[in-house]
Amino acid sequence: MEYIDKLRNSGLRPTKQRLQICEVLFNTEKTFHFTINELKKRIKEKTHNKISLATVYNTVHAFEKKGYLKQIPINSNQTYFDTNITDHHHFYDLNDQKLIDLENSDVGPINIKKKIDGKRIKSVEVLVKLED
Amino acid sequence: MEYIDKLRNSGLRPTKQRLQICEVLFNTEKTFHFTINELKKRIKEKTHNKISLATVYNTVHAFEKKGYLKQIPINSNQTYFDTNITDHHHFYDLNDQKLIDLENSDVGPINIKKKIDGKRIKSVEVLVKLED
DNA sequence: CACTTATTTAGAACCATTATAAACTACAGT
DNA sequence: ACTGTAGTTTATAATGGTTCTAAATAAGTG
Ligand SMILES: [Mn+2]
Ligand SMILES: [Mn+2]
Ligand SMILES: [Zn+2]
Ligand SMILES: [Zn+2]
Repeated sequence: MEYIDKLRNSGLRPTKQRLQICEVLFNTEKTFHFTINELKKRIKEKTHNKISLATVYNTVHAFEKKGYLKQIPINSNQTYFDTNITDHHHFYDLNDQKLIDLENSDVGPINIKKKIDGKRIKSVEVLVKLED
Repeated sequence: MEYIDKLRNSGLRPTKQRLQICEVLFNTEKTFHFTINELKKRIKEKTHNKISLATVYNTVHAFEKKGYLKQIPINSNQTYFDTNITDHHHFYDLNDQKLIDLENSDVGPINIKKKIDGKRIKSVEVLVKLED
């Protein structure tokens, strides 16, 4: 019910597939980071239901456009998404290839002194690479 | 001569191809950001000599491993490299898809308060996204 | 129910990157 | 200078994540 409204209010039809993806993405205690393939696996595990790869891509991109998901800038052959859409930062563990959230309070204020004419700042993201 | 020593000291044989790539990458006033395909184009323009795509990839990865190039973490279908290997940060212009350097002094000190057991910080990189 | 439009889907296409393996080259040892 | 070996280059194929296509299905509207 909750997700039906969320989708309707976003101009997205509340299909069976989208509702199942909402359950996996948003019906959790903690936020998390994922790739498309990891999400596809989670969907199958949690819902015992196969959603086509194209639909997973379509839905994730639709949710990203609506602001329900964020992409994480990182060097990887796969795109990483985040269900934590608050302003925050990341550790990236180079050995385990795992992302860990860094709250704004863990980083302190960042004051960008340089200005570019005619452009405004949309986001400021910090990536802290870790190794053993 | 300069580059021959640089390569020899790194355990890389100073081949014709590697020396030409060194000229394009390092014999410039300013540092710059590039993708593999942009670099391949620059090589052909500057040296009037075709180097195979595989060699461009091989060489860029060899130079990255030796610390002569850095990869820039960014969400793009292509990998971006940087000839500026100092610690620094980036603006990313979402409209023009262009990278602009942000010196450390433009950002101020970043104090990461959170610690992860058994891991140490290898790098701290800030990405500031810009829009019109 | 009838109709329109959105969505899902399997599969193909795309394209950056990596792997392969044969030809070539640098270079150390003789 | 010749030889042998390991390193390098190269064209080309393979890989794999992502996007595209177009036909089938489902949702919303009256
Ligand atoms: Mn996207
Ligand atoms: Mn690399
Ligand atoms: Zn996060
Ligand atoms: Zn830079």
